[in-house]
Amino acid sequence: MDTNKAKQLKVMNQLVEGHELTTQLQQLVSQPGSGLGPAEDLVAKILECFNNSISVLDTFEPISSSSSLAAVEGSQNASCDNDGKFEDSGDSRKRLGPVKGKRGCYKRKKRSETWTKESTILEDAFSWRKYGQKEILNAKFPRSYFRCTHKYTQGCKATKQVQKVELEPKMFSITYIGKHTCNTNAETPKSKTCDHHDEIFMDSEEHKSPSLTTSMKEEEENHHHHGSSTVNDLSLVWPEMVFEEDYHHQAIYVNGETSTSINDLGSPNHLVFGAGGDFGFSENEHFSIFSSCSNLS
DNA sequence: AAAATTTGACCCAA
DNA sequence: TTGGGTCAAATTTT
Repeated sequence: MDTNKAKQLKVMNQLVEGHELTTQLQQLVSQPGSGLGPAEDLVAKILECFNNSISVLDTFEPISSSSSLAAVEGSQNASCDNDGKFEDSGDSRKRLGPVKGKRGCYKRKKRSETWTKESTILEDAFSWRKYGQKEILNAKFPRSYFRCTHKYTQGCKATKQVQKVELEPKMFSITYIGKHTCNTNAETPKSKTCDHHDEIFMDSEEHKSPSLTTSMKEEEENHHHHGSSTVNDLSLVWPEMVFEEDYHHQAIYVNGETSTSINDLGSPNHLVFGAGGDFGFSENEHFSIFSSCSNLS
């Protein structure tokens, strides 16, 4: 009935979507090695346009945008004060005594930009470290939690959540929360193409049962497979995943992932999606990427 | 030995 | 109280 409102909402949604997409583009463009310096400025301007438009609309009527841009209130940065480092107070905090001191200092409220995309590709230009996995109610697949590898070295607050899409098991829903503040000048080492093959994984429709991961792990060992490190990446998100068939797609760089994406998948068992950020700091990390590559050849 | 992952406990918001 | 996000000890991998 309220056509005006409906239209307004539509416009808003479109703007928000445009904003999201632009943000994604910005991330891509800002990746080193892309040689898209001037494009960055343009993207920044486009983003500003969206921002302005949105804010104008917003002042008219605070539409409770149901969009995914809904700046998530809440957040990490909670490491309670300290730069995120755990100061071993004497002994490590055992879980036995409820050591009520440290835990729980993190607040889940703050606003940080989030956006979601679906892709068959898990890696991106950043290096992530998995810090958790959860079974989600009514979801067939668990959700994995990652934080920027440089959270502690550079205080980068970016995190992402990855979950397999039920209807499209080959697809992953990847939600990015917060922007990277770390140095991500990692020029993607294109020369180092780890030539591994396709992504292989099978959608184990396994009914989840407790202790599933463990048993699956064993099963995986039985399969006795080496070679594709991609599998390792995937199994990071879905440990129960066992690969058997070759998956032939590969070129679906959703949302224009960098052309190097697939190849970069050659990470070892680590969670180093893509060529991790700038190597200004932890060289070990990208070193491991390469070493894995050479191992393959 | 160091770094990364696994996984159940812990915490907070709804 | 419950679901989901995070922590951190134990374990695995490099």
